[in-house]
Amino acid sequence: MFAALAHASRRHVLLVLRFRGGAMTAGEIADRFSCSWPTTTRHLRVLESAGLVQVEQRGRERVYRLRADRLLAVTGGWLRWFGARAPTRQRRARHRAPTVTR
Amino acid sequence: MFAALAHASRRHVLLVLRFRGGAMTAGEIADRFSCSWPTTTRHLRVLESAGLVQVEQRGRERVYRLRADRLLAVTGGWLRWFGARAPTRQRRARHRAPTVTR
DNA sequence: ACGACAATTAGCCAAGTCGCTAATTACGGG
DNA sequence: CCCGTAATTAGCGACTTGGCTAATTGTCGT
Repeated sequence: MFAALAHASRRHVLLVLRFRGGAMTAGEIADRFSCSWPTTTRHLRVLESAGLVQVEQRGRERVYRLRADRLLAVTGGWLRWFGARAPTRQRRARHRAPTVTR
Repeated sequence: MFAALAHASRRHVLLVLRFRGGAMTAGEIADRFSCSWPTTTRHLRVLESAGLVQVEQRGRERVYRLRADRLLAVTGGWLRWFGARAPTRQRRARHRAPTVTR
């Protein structure tokens, strides 16, 4: 999941999704990026297998939907070990072992 | 910076630093990891050039210090674009372009 | 059925990552 | 000064990543 965020293009995809209502087709996404369509497809797959986006087949298009909940839960949850005050509402239980994140 | 967080060992180093008061020598850190000392050194350098740790020469030891402020500011700042409610107290300005993070 | 469009898969290549061992630098103590 | 300890640098190999083009799959409209 952190690995999926390592590449700037993938973070950018997430931002674009975020500010376009959370759902776009692969084509709409690919149009906004300078790299080739196959390359974008691959980035989307990385995001998908990290659980950061969800895909839904819709006719001959594929709609990618942002999973902001997962993004915030996992990264925010890890970040909270470093004294962050609550990115997501929920409070952290004190002194439990940090969640291992892949 | 996100790239530096991509590797589990590096995230682990940050956690170890966090729960050991924020500062340790390279040796103390290396002892806690199964990989070889040179490998750990390299991870530390990645963390350093990402601004996540600070090094201070101290006699013949090198003390690595966690920069939790940077970690939280950058990642937390980026995360806040994804609808985190009640983030780190401060309100985000509406509709400014997201900060580009490398 | 066929052509056009949406998107992915296949396959290639350059460059980067991450692990290791061996060699090197640098400091401190006797 | 010399030895031992602390740590890094050098350099190698296996593997992954991120880009591309070409080929393929699948669906819609006519």
